[in-house]
Amino acid sequence: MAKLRAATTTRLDPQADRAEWLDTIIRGDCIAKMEALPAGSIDVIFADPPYNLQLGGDLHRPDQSKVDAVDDDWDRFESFATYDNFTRAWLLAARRLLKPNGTIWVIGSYHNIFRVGSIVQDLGFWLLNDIVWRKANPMPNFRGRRFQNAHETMIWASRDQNAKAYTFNYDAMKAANDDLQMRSDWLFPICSGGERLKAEDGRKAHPTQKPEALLARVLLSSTKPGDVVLDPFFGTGTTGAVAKRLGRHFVGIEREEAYITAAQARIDAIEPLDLHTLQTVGSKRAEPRVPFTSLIEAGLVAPGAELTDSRGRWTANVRADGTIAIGDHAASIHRLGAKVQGLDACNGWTFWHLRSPKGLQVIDELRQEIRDRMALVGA
Amino acid sequence: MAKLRAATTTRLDPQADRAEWLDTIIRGDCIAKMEALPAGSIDVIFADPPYNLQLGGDLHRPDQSKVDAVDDDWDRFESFATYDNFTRAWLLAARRLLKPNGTIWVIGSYHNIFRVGSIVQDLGFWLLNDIVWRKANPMPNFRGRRFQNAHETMIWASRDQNAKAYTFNYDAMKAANDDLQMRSDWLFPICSGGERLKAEDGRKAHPTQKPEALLARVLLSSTKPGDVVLDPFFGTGTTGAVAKRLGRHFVGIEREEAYITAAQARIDAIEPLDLHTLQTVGSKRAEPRVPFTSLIEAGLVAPGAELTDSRGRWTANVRADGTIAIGDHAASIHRLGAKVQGLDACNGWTFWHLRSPKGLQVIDELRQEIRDRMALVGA
DNA sequence: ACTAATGTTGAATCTAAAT
DNA sequence: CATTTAGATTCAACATTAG
Repeated sequence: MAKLRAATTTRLDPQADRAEWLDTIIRGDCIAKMEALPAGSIDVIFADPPYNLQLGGDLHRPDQSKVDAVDDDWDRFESFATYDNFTRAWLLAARRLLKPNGTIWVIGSYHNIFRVGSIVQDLGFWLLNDIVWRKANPMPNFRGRRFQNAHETMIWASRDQNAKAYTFNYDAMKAANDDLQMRSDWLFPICSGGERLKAEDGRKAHPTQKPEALLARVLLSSTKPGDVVLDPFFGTGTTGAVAKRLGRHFVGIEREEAYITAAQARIDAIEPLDLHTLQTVGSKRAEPRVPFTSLIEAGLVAPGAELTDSRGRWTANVRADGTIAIGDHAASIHRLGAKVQGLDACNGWTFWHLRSPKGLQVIDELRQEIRDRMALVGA
Repeated sequence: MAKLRAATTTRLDPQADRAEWLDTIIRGDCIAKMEALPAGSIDVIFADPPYNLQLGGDLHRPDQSKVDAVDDDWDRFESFATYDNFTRAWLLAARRLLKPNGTIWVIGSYHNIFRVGSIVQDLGFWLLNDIVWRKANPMPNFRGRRFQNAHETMIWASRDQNAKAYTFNYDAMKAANDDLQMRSDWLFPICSGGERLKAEDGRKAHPTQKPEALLARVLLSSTKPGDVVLDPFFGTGTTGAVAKRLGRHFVGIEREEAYITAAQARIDAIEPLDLHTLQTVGSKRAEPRVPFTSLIEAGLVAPGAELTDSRGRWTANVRADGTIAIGDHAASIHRLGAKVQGLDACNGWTFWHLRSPKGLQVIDELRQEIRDRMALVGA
């Protein structure tokens, strides 16, 4: 508490009370604790607030195992209005803490991000980008009633419309992206394996731990070494861990003692990188998956076109939805290839051919054509 | 106007006034014209509302009157409120038009999508997915002060939270995507080249023409052939062109005569795909139910026969009434399958097998045999 | 000590028809 | 309306166990 009392006044020299709260985790409600910190003292805020998931009953996988849902108390709100009020309050407190050229990041899903984004705009922040985190390994949709929810959204905003001198390390981002501008869609795996913190009972320490790679790109793009990064929903401290490793200062606010304990131990074990190493952080792209529909969409295969195998034993028709059919039996290129041969599996890409002026052309070549085009535009 | 007057009443037989407005472009303000169409007459709405918010000196109100440069808080708040009111009004009119199991798509960028999404939720729609359109060839960021804005966001929502029977062609999407669930991030090139409509002066006919491939996936995923698709911001008619090609009906609403002229010519030139090409892979849910007793009645399974699971761990006896039993415990194929495994649920069709000369045969194959016979006699 | 097979899990607004 | 029953539904990463 002594620490906090010192921080409640803004008249102190920022350097003088630095040691009081810098690189610490403050326990308590984030709104009250943010109000106790000096105005204009933070360079960048990263916030991962509750998503207000509004889950119904239990969900089971096809093998009947139960999905471990996020049903924690901190994610329960009575109504949209309640959630909006909460969001407005913490965003207002956060804005007060930002330096004039500070920026804020907020991550969310479709459950909450539209409300967050609207309130961010209403409070006078200025949107710079919305960033899509494409999950390399998202949870499937188990009931087949929607598209697989394979991404989350981050909002990046400056404190004011006229704040033009915010930090954006354009060249570092471009260099890290094969000398192409860093796009607004980022591909990262979810946090799992050794990176995922475990409680003593072996279960996950926090239900929604974010991957360090995501935070690393956030901080490398929008902060400079020595900057102060605040995370008002600190959880198990991914923001603090990455900030420390990258030579940035952090401040965390968290209510739950168990999360704080885990976060502190995690951060204590972090060894900061030397400045030289900080210069470069690469990103790799995997060979992109190309759905068969892309060939239709790109005009390389027309709906209604005929596909045959290499020896012309079977002929199938391409349908508008990207399936192919023999008679009334429609399936994917793989399933139908397996079906006609009486096999369990078949690589449709190498099995099916398209008649062209220069003879039969395996559709795998058309897929390569798509990949070449994608590589050209840096997708 | 005569057309519209007929459409203002909901008492008419839907078939009778179909020809009046179906597959036409209605000229006028979308809110007024939507209010003149019969309630509950639309299966799917695709909306590409104006994004032109906060674009420096080029800010326009929804009525297209120009707003002076935004340079203070009051003015900015005023413009958000204006946009919100407009958004609420057209979404309300749109919701009235939807059938109970209808769904709506709205596309936008970070300038407007958060406001749209919040209002969609506030009006009682239920979010199903947010879909990210990743642009294969987005415009670069010229000043190097932000990430390249490489995506747009679509919201997909049902009319009500409890509307569970909306159309989602899960199996077709999966088959078209290499037999993997279709994700929420879609990759398409922007509309350019030959697909991009040109005005007589050679310049683009519409500033934000969407690619047909994007609309094709939207309609193939969430509509059935013959469905009615409304686009209240029709522009140069991408929605109508794709709907016609895919055997769906369209209704377009558009204010600008120049756009309507271009759209009508474009749509007139579209040749619909034949029905065969439009058929999609069948979903299991849509197949007729077959009671287990039908297998006994058809002689495919004899009363007293033994069923086992694939690994022979459990054996049950078939009873004449269509239940199966282990000892004295008789139940349906599903209940008993769940019971022996200690689970809440089980698909008995894929769990139980019958011993046959060529080894174990899953009873789901026998069900397929019944379905094939039913199809033969047109049942 | 390897490889192969099997099991576990992740921010999830996750069914449909018959009674 | 609510309740019951049928029966449809998963991908990638990682960990663990079996061979």
